[in-house]
Amino acid sequence: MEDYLETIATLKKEIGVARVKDIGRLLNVKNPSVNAALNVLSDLGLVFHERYGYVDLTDKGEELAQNIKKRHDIMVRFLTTILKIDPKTAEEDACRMEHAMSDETFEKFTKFMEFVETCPKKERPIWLQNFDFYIKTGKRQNCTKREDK
Amino acid sequence: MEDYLETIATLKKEIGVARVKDIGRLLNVKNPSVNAALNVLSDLGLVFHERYGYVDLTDKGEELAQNIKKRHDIMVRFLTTILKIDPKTAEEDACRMEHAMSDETFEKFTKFMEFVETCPKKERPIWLQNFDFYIKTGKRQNCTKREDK
DNA sequence: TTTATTAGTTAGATGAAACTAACATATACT
DNA sequence: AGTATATGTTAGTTTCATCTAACTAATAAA
Repeated sequence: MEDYLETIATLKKEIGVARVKDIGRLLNVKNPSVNAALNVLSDLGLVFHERYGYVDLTDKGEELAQNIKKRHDIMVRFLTTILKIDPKTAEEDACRMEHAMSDETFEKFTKFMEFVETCPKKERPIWLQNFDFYIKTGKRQNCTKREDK
Repeated sequence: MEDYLETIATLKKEIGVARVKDIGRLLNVKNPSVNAALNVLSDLGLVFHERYGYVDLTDKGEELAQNIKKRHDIMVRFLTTILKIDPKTAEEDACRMEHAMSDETFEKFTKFMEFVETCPKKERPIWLQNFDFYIKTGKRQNCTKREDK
């Protein structure tokens, strides 16, 4: 159900409206599956859908959808920028992992990416460059003593 | 199914044998569900199970189970040591996230934790201590220039 | 304005994974 | 050995998300 909400939000943002057909296309399910899902979401007060009309999100649904999109986004960013996972795989993994995260974990992941992305030194923090090196060579650089705290 | 394999491996390790009852207890399902799962896993050549006997893993099943346990373990370690998620939540999240990770992501997570845990400087790398500080205060320490690479 | 095409809906089927209730076996106790 | 209790199994049901096929409504074209 989270996937449906997320897709509806995406479609509204991308092409202005959410149609049954497009929701199904993006989620790789057929129209009747979309319909069934919309009935459930409608009962839950998350979407507004009248017969043969476009699909819309209620305030509550919009809020939930945005939350899920944020989870998705943070996982993609983490996987691509920290772990250097290729974008396609990162996207797929994020799609699955986004549903498995507790609120607490989501918050912390967000903080973590904030911490990395606002690094004042240079674009990519030193320690991450060291990690890149470790991935590439299996060895550490900068292993001599240093006194910075 | 991955959960069943993982649980069987855990039981064998912890108490020596895997019984239907104990598998069910750990996974919060009833005996008949365990039985049905064992039939499937048996057909897939992942477990060995004869009527009224203990459950055992085939070599293939053992390998898969260990792989899943490694995913679980790496996620718990990441969540607790990097993000400082409380152990209970970390455990729950790991249980769900472990199934959502691609091989590639698993490998990189593993490298990442290796990189962090073998830090030669002190127990906890400086940058992680900086992250801890950022979490606690919302501010960065060490924001002045420094020349170490 | 009639008809063709496209999109949406409904009804009914399937498969997966769980359940309960009833039955079977094994083990441990007397 | 005989029986009670635990555990394991089978049969049959439920729920859920998907599907296909058939039908309906909206739209665009002739």
